[in-house]
Amino acid sequence: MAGDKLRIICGPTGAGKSAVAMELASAHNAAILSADSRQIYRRFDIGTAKPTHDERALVSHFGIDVAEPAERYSAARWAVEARGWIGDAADLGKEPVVVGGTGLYIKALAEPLFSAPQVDAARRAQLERELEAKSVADLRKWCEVLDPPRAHLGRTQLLRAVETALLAGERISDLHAEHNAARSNEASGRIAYLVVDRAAQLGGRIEARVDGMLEAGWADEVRELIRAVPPDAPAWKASGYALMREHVEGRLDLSTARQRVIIETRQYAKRQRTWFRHQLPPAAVTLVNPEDSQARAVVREWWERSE
RNA sequence: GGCGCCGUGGCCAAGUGGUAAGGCGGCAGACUGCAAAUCUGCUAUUCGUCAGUUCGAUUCUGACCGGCGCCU
Repeated sequence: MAGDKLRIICGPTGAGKSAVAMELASAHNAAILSADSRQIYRRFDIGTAKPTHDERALVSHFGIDVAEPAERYSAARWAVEARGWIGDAADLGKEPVVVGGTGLYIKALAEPLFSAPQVDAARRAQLERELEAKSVADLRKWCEVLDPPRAHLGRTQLLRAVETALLAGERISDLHAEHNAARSNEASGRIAYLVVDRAAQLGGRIEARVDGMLEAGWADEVRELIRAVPPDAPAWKASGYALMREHVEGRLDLSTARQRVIIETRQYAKRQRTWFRHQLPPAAVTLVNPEDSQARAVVREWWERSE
């Protein structure tokens, strides 16, 4: 195996990443390492578009079904485990290809996160409980004094900045700066990204994808999950599941649910495109549109270039 | 045919005689341990059409067009 470069295939949902990856993996005896924050969870199968049993029999997959639906997962944990899976793939004599749409996970693997200060778990849980009731506006005000550079971000980030400042007495923005300075002379460019996208065709593909899930028995899966998984489990955050729950529980008719799931998925895909457009090092990115007649050649060239 | 109600951006929808709330959708963006998450910005020179009253109308009057309801 090549060893030097790590290949990462990413892009918005519905672009056809896995088809590209499957073809590549079977042609080059590679293993697929899923970078997908929802396929992590067991039992949430249909709505997260996990690879089929046939696909998994054909190509080894890592990173799927590795957590219980109620577990809180994280980019940091994924990055650690992903390094393990890369080793596992090597043990099988296979090259790893990372494939997925969770930008932050990919980034955590490519550019390791700063090491977070250890804080007392009990104090943290206590603080979290207090902060939970606060509005975004309030959290923002706090953050403005505790860690100003982070104050423009969303609730999740605000919470973390405030917690770190209060519990560890450090600003995340400072920690980032130190971390970046420390690894500035590290060799970069060991990663080759293939961003799979198909612009205008994405909307139609997402619609078909949702219809496929519905036909595959998504509603039944959700009915079963409602029985077995607590309603606040993180796994429920996968797009469409909350809507499907409303439908299964009789609060939303099927056609409205379908329509809204499609919209939700489209909005997610849009956020992903923004991420991949701006958060990856441009020099390391190759863009393909599978719709394009040159697509095959581009993909092959991308693979060979990173050998 | 008569009577009544209604006609505001892609959709839903508030509103006032003084120059158009909000929501949805859409677009753009942010993003370093919950990321299929979370958050930010933008998105009607214009209120069915025409005419009238008025300093000024989307808001008042009339006609017409369109929709809905009821009656004959």
